Amino acid sequence: MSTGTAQEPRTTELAKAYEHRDVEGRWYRVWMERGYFHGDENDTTRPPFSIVLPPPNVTGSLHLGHALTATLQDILIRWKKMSGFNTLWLPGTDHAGIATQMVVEKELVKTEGKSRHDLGRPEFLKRVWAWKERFGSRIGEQHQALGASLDWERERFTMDEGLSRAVREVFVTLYEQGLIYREKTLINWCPRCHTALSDLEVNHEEGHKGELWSFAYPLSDGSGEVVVATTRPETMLGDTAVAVHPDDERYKAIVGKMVRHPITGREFPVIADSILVDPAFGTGAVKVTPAHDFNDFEVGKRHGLPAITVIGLDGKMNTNAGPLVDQDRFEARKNVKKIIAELGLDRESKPHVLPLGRCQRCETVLEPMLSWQWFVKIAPLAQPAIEAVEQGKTRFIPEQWTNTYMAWMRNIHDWCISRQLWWGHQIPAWYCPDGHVTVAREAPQACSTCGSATLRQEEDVLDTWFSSSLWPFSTMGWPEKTRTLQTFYPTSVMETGHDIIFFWVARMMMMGIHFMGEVPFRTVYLHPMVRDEKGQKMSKTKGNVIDPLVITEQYGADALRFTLAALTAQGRDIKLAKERIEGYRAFANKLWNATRFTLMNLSGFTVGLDPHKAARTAADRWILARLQRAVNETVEALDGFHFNEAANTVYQFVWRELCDWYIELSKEALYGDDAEKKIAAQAILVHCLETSYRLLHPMMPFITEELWNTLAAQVGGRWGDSLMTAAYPKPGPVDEDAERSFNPVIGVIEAIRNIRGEMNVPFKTPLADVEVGALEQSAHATVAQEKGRIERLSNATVAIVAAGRAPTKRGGSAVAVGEGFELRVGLAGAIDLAAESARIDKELSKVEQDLTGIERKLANPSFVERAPAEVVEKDRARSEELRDKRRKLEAHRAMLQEAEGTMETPNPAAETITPTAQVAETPPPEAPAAAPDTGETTPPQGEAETARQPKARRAPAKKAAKPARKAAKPAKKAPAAKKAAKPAKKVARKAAKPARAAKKTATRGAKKTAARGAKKVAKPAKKMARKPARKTAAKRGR
RNA sequence: GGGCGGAUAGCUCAGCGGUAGAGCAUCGCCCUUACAAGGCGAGGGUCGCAGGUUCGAAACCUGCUCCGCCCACCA
Repeated sequence: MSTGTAQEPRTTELAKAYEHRDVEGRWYRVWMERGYFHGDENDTTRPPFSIVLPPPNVTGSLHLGHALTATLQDILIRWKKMSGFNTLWLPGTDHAGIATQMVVEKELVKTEGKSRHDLGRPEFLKRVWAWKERFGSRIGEQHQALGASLDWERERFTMDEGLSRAVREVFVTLYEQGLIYREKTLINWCPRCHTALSDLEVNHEEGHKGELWSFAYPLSDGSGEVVVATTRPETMLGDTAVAVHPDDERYKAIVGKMVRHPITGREFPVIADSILVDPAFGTGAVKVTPAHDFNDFEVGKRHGLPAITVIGLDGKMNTNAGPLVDQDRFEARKNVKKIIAELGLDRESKPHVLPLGRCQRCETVLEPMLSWQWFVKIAPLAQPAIEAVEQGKTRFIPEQWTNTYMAWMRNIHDWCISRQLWWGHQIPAWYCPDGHVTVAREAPQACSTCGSATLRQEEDVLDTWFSSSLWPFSTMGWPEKTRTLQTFYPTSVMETGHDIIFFWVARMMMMGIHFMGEVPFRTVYLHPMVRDEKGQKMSKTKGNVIDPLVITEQYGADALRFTLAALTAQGRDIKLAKERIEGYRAFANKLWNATRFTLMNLSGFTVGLDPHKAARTAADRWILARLQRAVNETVEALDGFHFNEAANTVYQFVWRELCDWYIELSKEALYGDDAEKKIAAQAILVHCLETSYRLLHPMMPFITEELWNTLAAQVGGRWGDSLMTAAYPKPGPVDEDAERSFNPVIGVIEAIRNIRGEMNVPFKTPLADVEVGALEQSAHATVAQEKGRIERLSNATVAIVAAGRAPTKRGGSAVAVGEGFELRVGLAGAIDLAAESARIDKELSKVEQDLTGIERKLANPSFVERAPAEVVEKDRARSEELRDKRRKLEAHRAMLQEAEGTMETPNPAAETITPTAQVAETPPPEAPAAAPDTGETTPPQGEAETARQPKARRAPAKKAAKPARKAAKPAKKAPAAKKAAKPAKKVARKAAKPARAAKKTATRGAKKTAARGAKKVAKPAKKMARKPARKTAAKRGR
């Protein structure tokens, strides 16, 4: 963290590399001091946009899942704020009942060797509060390090006074409405945590390998026995019936008879129950233990059977278990089997796979336990919550979660809300000595039934999720009718992990609708889980938790945030690898250096110049168009919660287009004498950067704020107080013509670079003889205009032939045929005919391949008939283009073959090739090596042969080896039906460089533009078709 | 037992009817005065398997195989 005091940012020259430690940390305080984080409940001019932060456990510390939550929400909040919304992002923490209590208990044992019982409830609670005070602030610090623009003035805690009041209000109201009741019934009990749990807190272990053990109950009348099976033998001590199916002929005779318990001696009946018993399973007879099995409990109710509890709350057998009293339930299991075996009543044992309920927190096998508990009657609350989603009042993103939510809501059981813990909201119910219950908002003076003044408050506390379920409105001051509620409820977005859709989201829906009469949020965006590199969920128990602060310190908060955003695609979990973060840290550095470059080239900068009006060159107009497209796509992506697309769009623009292309292109103007072009380039650079900062700010708040201010100061003016309050770039029409018309320039530069690479001519060696031709009128004009830039970026001297004319044919040249141009690079003596031959061949085979596919399609009458006209038209044009390209390439190849032929027998015709004089004049660095080559032996026949020629040419051996290696491949592929048609040789050489290069750079604009001719017509159509749909969908929800 | 995801380049993942993409890794060439946390170029894919729909399928449908997750009171 920096100690800087940056009220005013530095305006000195930027450091050579971006150091996040020097920048982050300064800005957060500035933002906070200026009150930017505050949501204004009295603002009626701007539309509200609110999010409540899912409250982390107060004693916990943030992991990467939290960092993701904070990042995505901050992106939304900052974006909306910049887009003119009155934003509120409300922070807080959760008391996390059982989790916190256990942490403190453990600590207590460790440090003082005491249990909570040793301290007593009041003292223990004091300790928990102290713990909370000590560690609670950690969460805040972590969020601040991440740059989260949370409104700290409104920070809440689920057990603070206001929220506790809300909890009591809700409890009492629901009680009064008959929606909360107390009942002695079977619940899931954790013998270790010593508390009841809700259904959701039960983890079902799948496929637990258990045992199905059967034994016989002797009939009391001595007429025989009935064999039953169980996976939990110890529960037989609490059996109060044996059930059979009423239609089961085998047992008809014994229904109504009594059996005698072989251990306790109790007698109980054989009953008939068609719901419980599946005659096909096991023996068709079932032992019934109403006090320890959910099914049996129902049977007990149906048949009026007694429920005998044999296992105590601590998991040990109680006095009802006769001889097994005080034994642990698992020990008792063994002993019951032993005793029964000794009695000769055991019958069978076989392995049995069964689901096993375990405590979510401590993994202990749960015990169904009969006890008094408080419940929320859920059906009346669930129904409206179902309807709200059906009616689209709240929608889920990704949509698939709607089903999950619905399925759960429709099968929901009553919610057990009482917990036998100390840490939490103590249930506002009081008992008088007569056992009457008084439920009240504040401690009552007397029993509401009998008036007794002797009252004892219910000791149980509420499930921690009870208070969380009120979070969207309790944090805004409910039950008071506050301005905050009025302005910011319902919240705009609930953004959280899908793991708590039931625990939290569903319950907030129910409570919000019930108490506010309105859904708590319009959109639920459920983000993926962050997993470790192995794909495992990060959890404290697994020990694979990564502290975001460690990452932040190492790579910077911006890098972490951007990485998380870039990886947040809908529908898949995030496996976070360090390399990814490193990559995006490099991106931050790139942005830094792009700014640094600009700052170094601002002399003569003209303040107030409109970049669009100033634009002088095709390159200028191109980058401005690309910028606008990036803006459009980013906004659209954010609008649809496609964080990865937003991140990637900006990344591609800044790095690939602005830095790799425009900055390089702009050097021509910046270093040149044309003042007009120079100030235009400066204005455009500044404009692109400034816009990029704004685009990027929600994702990378620190570095963008720093650079924005630095650049503003350097260009002689302030753009505003802070980037945080600047306006987000607005979508608008894209100058597609500007995008398109620049493509030949990019194509030409890439083609030259490609030839350099393939021919092994280093960049520093100038190419003196480059000709560009076959340009149509408009392309010709552009290329001519951009000649200087082309030359700079390819380090070549370029001649442009008249529009429509091909470059002159000349030997000793490499040739590239791109979309809309043809290029010849004279390599003088440096030409490696074998390499060039191979290169052309490779290209030709690619053309051939593409052509074959397209022609086959076009030859198919049903395609021509049934495919959309534009698709057919596109393919026709493409086909034409490919044929043209093939023609040109073949011509070039013929020439190469001729040249190679001449090598075999040097003849006068060789003069048409590079004159030797030229070789002498402009020898590329390695050219001399080529000279002795001439007149070698071995007459190559075709170019393939040539390629394989191992002759010791100047061309390194590997070059020759390459095609050979590739040639091996087709053998593998040949079987593939689709490709079988082509000559194997051609299949082998697939890569067509210019095509590839053009595709790559033609940059996304070109792709998306319905360009003339064969260019990307289809793709844009697809994209357009998809995106607007998404957009409207997104809008509907608001 | 129900349900939901996933399977695409060596790795991590986008794309989800119309010419297979990114980042990282790999290979080659460059310390070109913004950036070596860099630049330029290249290689690399029967888009899990089998059927089907379609003029056209990585994408849609059916089945299957493997992963992962959620829900579930069959003794």
